[in-house]
Formats: sequence, C-alpha cells, structure tokens
Amino acid sequence: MPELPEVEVVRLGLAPAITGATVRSVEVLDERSLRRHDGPAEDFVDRLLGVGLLAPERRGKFLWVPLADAQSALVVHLGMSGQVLVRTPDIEDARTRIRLEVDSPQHGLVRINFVDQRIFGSMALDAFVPAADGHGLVPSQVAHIARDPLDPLFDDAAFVRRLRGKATTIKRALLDQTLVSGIGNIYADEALWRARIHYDQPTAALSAVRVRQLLAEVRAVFAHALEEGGTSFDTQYLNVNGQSGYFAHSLKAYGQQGSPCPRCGTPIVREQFMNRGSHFCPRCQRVRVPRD
DNA sequence: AAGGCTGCCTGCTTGC
DNA sequence: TGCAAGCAGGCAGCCT
Repeated sequence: MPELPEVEVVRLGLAPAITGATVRSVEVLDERSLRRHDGPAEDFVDRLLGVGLLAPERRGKFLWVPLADAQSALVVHLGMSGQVLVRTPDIEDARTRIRLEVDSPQHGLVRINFVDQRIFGSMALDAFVPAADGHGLVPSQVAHIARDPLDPLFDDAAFVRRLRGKATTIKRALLDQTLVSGIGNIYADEALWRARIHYDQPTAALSAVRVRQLLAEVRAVFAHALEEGGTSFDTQYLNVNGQSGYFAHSLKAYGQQGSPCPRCGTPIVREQFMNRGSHFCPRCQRVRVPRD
C-alpha cells in the first residue's frame, strides 16, 4: 500500500519526465478516478490540455503537479493500489484509468498511465490555498493534511505537544493525517515495533522523550524503505517504471504474525484494530500505564 | 473531541 | 467444483 516512501519514489521518478513538459493529450478512461475532481471529465481535460507542468511536490501521501500558472495543481492520490507509470507512447497498461501524454523537454513525447486496480486513488485539478501554518501554498484538498516527518518545516516540538495532549492511543494518532502525515498501516506497525511501543498505548502516558524516539524511528524506517524503493506486495505498488520495491523483505512486524520477533524470538501477534491488522511483539511492546 | 461506522472498489483467499 | 463471503485498507463524511 502506498505510504510516504512509495509516494516519494513515484515523485522522484516522475520529476525528470514531466517537469517543464506541456500536456498534449488527456484521456479519462474511467471517471471514477476523478471522484475528487470538482467538475465533469470534460472540465478536467479542457483545463489540462496545452498547459505547462512544474516540478511535482508531495506532502504525506498526497502528490501534486503545479500547473504553469501556479494557481492550481494536478493532485494525485494513489489510494490503495494506484500507480503512475511513465511510458513511451506505444505502451498500454491494464487498468489504466487516466492517460496523459506530455511533451517533455528531456524525453520528448511521454505517456503517463494512471493505473488503479481498486480505484481508491484519484486525480483532480485543485486550486492552491495558503498552507495551514502560513508557509507556502498547497492544493485545497491537502490543506488539512499535516506536514510529514521528512518535511524540513515539520515541527517536532509541536508534534510532541499535540500528541501528548490528545486523549487517544498511539497508533490511532500515527494514522491521523492531520497530526502527522505519510504514515499508513505498514509503517505505523514497523515504527512502533522499532520503538517498542504497543499500538494501544495511550499517548498521554508517553514521555516526551519516548515520543521523540518514536518520531526518530518513523524517520529511520522511512529512510530505509526509500533506499529499498518502497514496499511492494505482488504488484500492488510499483515505481514509475513498473518495478517493485524491496522493502517488503525488511519488514519486522507487518505481516509477520507467527514468525519470531527479530529482537526476542517471541512470535509476532496480529490483532484487529481500527478495521485493520495490527502486528506487534507481545513481549517487546506492552501497554504501560504510569502509576499515579 | 473522540471514535465508530459506512461507502468507495477489485481481486485474491477461504469456507461451505 | 463453484459460488459467496471474507479480507486487504486510505480517506471523506456522517453520526453519536
């Protein structure tokens, strides 16, 4: 499932192909992929045709390509199974929902196939609005999304303060994209395993030091996953060249139920939580409630 | 404020 | 064997 590292791999692959390019054709093959576009497919097509594209940006799991007027952007969310494939104009991909062809200064005519098996992802044209913290502009659909831990303007101290002030539990908080963005089910479980924190640990009972350790583990697992090209299960996630990432081989907790914890050998347990699986080591990761 | 729940989706796996 | 249910889960929106 695409989370921050996977979306960043896509952004990095997309940048050289489309930065400075001009849109030559747009085909909407499945209008359901425009669920988040405010207007009909014709509007999406008309507003993109002939337009110049700037360098792609990302916040959390949201990716966007600013249009040359700098007033609006093509916003891409991969959802559960979205792929952005950069192809030569003769290449077809199964389950392509939207296809763009752009004239690239570096690569000539390039075909962009937006493929999405389950159609939880989307493309949309969206106007820029000021970011919530006053620094820069983001598409309006992204305005409520917090900065991610790889963002230079991510405010560690504010995050620690907000997290500890909430009446909630830690995994719920990690998945809350308005608190910190980019973390999904896989990297939440991995970061919690690395930090030895149970998913249902109340945030108010975590010390500031522990929260900072957890944040460091989130960054570490993101960095490691980025180096490996992201996490791929079968072909659910691919980079812009259609290749799998290798981080699935490095997972310590997610999907490892029944296998020994790499730290202590206790079998990893999987429990239902928030309508998803939570994977953890019952020995290394225990709920700790402070005595009062 | 917090959190439970639904709808949006397809394809693979499991169970009868 | 064949079909149906279960499962995977990010996000918006609704409700309590």
